[in-house]
Amino acid sequence: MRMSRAFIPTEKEAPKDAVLSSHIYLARAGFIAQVASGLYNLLPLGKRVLKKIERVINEEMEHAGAQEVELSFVTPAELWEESGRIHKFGKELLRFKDRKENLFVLGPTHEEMMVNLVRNRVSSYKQLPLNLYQIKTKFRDEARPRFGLMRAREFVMKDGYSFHASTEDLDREFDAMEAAYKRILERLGLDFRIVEADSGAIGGSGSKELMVLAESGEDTLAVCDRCEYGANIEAARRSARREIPEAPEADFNRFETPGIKSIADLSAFFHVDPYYTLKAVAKRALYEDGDEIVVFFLRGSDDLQEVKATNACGAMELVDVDEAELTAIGLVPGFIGPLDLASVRTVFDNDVKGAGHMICGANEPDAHYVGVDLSVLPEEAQYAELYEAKEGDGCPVCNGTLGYTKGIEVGHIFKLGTVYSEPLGAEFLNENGKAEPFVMGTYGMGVSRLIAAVIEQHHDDKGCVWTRATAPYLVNIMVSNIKDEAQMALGEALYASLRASGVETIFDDRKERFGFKMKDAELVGYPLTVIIGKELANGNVQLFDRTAGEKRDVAAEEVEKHIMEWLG
RNA sequence: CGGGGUGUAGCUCAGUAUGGUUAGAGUACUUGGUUUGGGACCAAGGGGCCGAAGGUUCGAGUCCUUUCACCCCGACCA
Repeated sequence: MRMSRAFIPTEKEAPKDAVLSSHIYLARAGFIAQVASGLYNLLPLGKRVLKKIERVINEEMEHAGAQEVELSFVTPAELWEESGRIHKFGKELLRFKDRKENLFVLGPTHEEMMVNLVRNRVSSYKQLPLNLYQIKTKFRDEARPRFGLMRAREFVMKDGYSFHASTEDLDREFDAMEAAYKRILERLGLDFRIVEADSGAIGGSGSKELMVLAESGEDTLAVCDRCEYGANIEAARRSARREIPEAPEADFNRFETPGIKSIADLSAFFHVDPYYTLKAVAKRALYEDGDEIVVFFLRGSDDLQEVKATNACGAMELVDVDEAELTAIGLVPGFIGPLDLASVRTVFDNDVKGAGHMICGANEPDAHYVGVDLSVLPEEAQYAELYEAKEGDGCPVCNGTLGYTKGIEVGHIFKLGTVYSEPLGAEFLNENGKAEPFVMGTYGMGVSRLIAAVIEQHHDDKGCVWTRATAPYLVNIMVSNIKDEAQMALGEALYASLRASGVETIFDDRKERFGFKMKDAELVGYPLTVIIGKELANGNVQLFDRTAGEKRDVAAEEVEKHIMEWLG
């Protein structure tokens, strides 16, 4: 491409609403342009990057035996009624009616559509397994789109779905997909981590997220400093405590504790490690039909992980409650304990099962019990994992230590089982001629988000630094002064030659000054820029490596050889 | 959805507390000239329904009401 003819509108100033580096540079360098909240146009450079990422995905999917399809973007609302998700998805689903008043939604993900495609077309175990995927625009009417391509309403996603006759076969495919996803991210040149994750509202198990490590990531990850273990904070586990604080010696007793409401105050009041205090966290659990207040109990040294808590009580979501609401049902805020508790649903963290020497609220104002043995709790008490793993906790798989890091979720794979095939009645006949629902897996990857993730991880104060697999053009031939005939002649010759060799090349033949073109080259982030300038008088040109940020002189007649070596 | 903020030239922003010539700057763009290795300089230009609607006033970018859009914090996010 000749830059004099290219549509690459670079800007000196960032759009005022851009906060993230990737958003700023992608906008300034002319890759994207905002249209409305969460909606972006991809300009020629952006489209090229997208296609390069898509190509890597397609190659790896082909290699893994998956087949590409393309399902319609507009999907009939009836399918969403059938699966029940039209209610669960809520306002994120953009709905509209056609001229015949039929209701449709813009696809935010395509489980229903894919199941619908396969059911009744695949009817025998002999036709399984099957792995179908697409790379397609999705639309989710996000409550708050932000960060440019990172959280847009309209975005491009690769979504794949596999169909199996058994969970064993699903497990095999899941591992194969994990390996394929790993290869894709490696090829794109990203530093990432595969972590355990919550499977979310969609249901299922064996959930893993692919996280590109970046400070600006929206997800917090707990990762081990010794082994491969990593998990989204929502699902992170820890080993048993290495050191148990010395237990306080006290017989069961009731104490007046005026105004002592927080764990910190309680711990100070009794000179006891918070480990031996019982924390009560009350939330209102919202279900599909109705809601209730639930009290979660865990050690004072732990914090409640809301996603775990939500799953533990089977709620759609948990919301905060105020003191008046608690008082109204007979709870005493600040002094809630498990003994003689008013009739309210409770869930206990596994770690307090049978715990002794505990201090907990007495369910009356200004009083606590000490020396409580929680093995007195009734048999039917509900226990679940409620704690949030903290930095410094022990790794659950080795004896390393967990630390926090931030990640950008670019992929999510999980085992669906029959959660869609069953309600949608998608069945096949097994070897015994008996009908069974398909066992399914789903594999998503945010393609447009990956564009942003690459830059979030690869940029400097001058602009984008594309990896080789993602760069819109690999080589930029920059002629410093287009009025210099020798410079221009070499530029033209080199451009023609590289193009003939199939190298993705852009030719900066604009009537601009050296500094202007260099700033542009750095902002856009071409991996290699060939500078044909004043050094040509001495028989030299320069190769500017964007990643290293260094220029080196090479003989003009050998420049192509050097470029080919650089390309590898 | 709760709280806060901003809408003036393609872009980044002054001007709005206290209403008053013809609405400004930088940048970008056009033309001419000088420059030519780190976003050049000089000169001359083009470009605005001051987000929209209504109102107050002799007079509104500025005051009042309504509304729309966009952004930030939070909630939410297969």
